[in-house]
Amino acid sequence: MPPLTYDEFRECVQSAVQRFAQNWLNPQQNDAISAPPQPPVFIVAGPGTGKTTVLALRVLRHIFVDDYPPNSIIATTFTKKAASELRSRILSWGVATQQQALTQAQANGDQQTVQWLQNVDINQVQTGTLDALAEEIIANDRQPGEITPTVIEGFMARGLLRKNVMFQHGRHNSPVLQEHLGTFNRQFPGVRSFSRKLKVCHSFADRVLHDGVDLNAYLTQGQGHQILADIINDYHNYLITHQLMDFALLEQEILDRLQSGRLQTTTQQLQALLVDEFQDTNYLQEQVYYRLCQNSNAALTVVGDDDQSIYRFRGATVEIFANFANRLQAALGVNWTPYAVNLVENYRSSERIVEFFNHFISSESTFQPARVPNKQACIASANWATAQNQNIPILGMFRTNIQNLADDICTFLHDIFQGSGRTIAVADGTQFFIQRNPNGDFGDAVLLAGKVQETKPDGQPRLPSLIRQRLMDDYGVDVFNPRGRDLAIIPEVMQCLGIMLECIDPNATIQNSIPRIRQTTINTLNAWRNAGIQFAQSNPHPNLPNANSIQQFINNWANRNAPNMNNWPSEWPLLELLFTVVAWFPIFQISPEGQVYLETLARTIAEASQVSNYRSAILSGTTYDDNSVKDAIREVFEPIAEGEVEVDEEIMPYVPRAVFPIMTIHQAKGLEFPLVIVDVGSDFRTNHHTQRPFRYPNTGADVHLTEDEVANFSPVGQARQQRPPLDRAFDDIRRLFFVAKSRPQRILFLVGLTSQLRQSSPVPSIATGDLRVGGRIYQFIPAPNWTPNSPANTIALI
DNA sequence: TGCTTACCACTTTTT
DNA sequence: GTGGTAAGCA
Repeated sequence: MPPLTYDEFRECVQSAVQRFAQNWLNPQQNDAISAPPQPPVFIVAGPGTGKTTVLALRVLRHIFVDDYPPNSIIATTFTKKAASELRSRILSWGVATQQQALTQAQANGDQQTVQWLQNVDINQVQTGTLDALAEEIIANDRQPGEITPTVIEGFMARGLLRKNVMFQHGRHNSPVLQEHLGTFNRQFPGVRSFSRKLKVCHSFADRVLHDGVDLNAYLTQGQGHQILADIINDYHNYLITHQLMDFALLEQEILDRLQSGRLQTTTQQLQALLVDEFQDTNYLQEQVYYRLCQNSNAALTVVGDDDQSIYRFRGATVEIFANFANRLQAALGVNWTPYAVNLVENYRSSERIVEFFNHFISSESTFQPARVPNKQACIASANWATAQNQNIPILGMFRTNIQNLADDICTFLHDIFQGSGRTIAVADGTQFFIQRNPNGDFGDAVLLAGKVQETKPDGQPRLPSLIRQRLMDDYGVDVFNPRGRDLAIIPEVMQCLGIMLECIDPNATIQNSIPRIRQTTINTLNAWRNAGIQFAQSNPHPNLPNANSIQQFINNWANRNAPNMNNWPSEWPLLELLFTVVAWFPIFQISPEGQVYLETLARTIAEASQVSNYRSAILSGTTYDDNSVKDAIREVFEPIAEGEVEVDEEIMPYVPRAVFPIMTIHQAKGLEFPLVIVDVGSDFRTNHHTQRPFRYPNTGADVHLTEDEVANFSPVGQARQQRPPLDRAFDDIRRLFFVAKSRPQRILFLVGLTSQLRQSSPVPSIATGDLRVGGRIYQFIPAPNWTPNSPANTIALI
């Protein structure tokens, strides 16, 4: 006897959760949740169709209707952000539902159900990215005497590959290897430089595991193949023998253990597995999921949207999603037909926006074979239409140069969020008035772009940089774009690191004794030192309660002299030094970007301490003093100086509403904003061939060539090769901008340069609406008073 | 319109 | 380092 019937469960949720009180789910959503645990449920969910809602409720259904203990349920998502979103919904709705059910059972005097409900701990549902869960599962699976490997991230992994693998047997300058890598890495700068070669080899190592490549077969193909395979094998062996794993190895380890019948603590209790963003699953992950089910008989639910598959570079294989039914049967050897559900009702966007992104994804005829068969278009929710929202047209702003574009975007934002609103006149005479929500602020808007770097390689500013300047200078508004600038050139970061360097190694004595450190790195370190010294000379106000001046602080460090202590400590953690120095920089506490930078510095030190001989501490009074400083410079300062450390803004639980966010389309996946500005080509001044890969390719990119390189040795190779590399290159751009264009709730605003709109030979660009054959799918209709450089807007209508 | 030549602008995206 | 675009000229 189940604790609740499905109908009772549904009534409880409706009574407990305000948003479901009046509107229960639409029939398709309801189907997806009411479907019994078997057969597996396959949910194809377009943008804004409530897939997180469905996933969260299906988890709760498993608990309350199927009587699965919460800790027997695993729900994985693709990003940490999505994981925390899913978790918070499961918890808040779950606890409320539990309370409601409890109240009812008590009123009915149903003691058995009361007791059952009291024992349910929703908090034990396991949610997270597959990698995060994998780490936990492995840690829990530890056998006596076994060491749990440490998971390392990008720059650390590349460092090990460089030091311990690439320099062996002259691989770093092997012409054979170079030539071989060049066959599938054609794009500039190819594989000429060593750092580039290193990146290519590292991503190939991931590729090998993600695609399940048979290296032994691959290496027989030629001399270059052999060297590359040796590198990959050596790299993986190095990690394994040193109890280290990168993400790919971690997933491989999970699969290996599942295949050998281990991980029984997990598989014995597992009853339900729910996978979000299944379209971005790679082959290795797919095998992990199927194995988990096979070893546990768990109920499987997968959710995704092939049109939003944008992680090919991570091995994502959309065919895994599209062919779910067949692949599942083949893998599990059962004759299941999954229960398929299509979610098409879009609750996010205005009718016009839904129409627009539907058109964008469905009007390219050569793209249709890449989609799930009979893919259904989204339909704007009827709720939206009755809510008296303005159906604002898609807006476009195109200018002859990026400075004007940035200026006019900022004026537009200012009018809406700081002024009294903005009237948009459309060619047919109608007018629309745009103003902020009653409590609206810049955080209601976002700029989405393929990349958010603020400067080009030659130092010229890109759109985000000009917007940052203009918003700050004219309107006093901060931008949140922590990934836009290299950590090594943020003034406060430079000053802070410079002071730290002067503390641990005054006058760069030790730094200069480090062998084989690159001259550019030394220059950067010295630039930091100068910045730090200058900052100290400006005699900034000390924020420390009992602090001396910063100058004195540096001097004390330089002499290893502690006025308030008897002795200078024999071991001073670098992390502690960082947090002391930071007190002179309010930006690291006040500004959201500053907080991210600080967190990134701290993380770099913490990670380095895992591999450093001195655990990122500065020793004093030992024969290893200098070595500990050397180690710190090599493991912490050098990677930052070389731009290898990437900021991770995940640590920001929320971005303050008064700042204007700029983010990559990848980061925006799963998010929604009232106003979304999409950069469809602020870089595309001319029809330059080197920009084609980002707007209108004429050949497959490196990632597509790499897929083909291993296709014959990978179980997913054939499936991908259904479409040639060029088709896949086009598909990727279309999907990326489909994601971007489906983010807004009310206003979609495309921005770019007039070169894309001009009469004669406009710069071709998928994002701007070009088709592979037959011109452009949108008409850009100028507003009545539009001139290329006027602050008025062109209006893009379908 | 056709030819020549100078000058670009590229090395994303993330667990 | 490349190789195509766009401008300039006839």
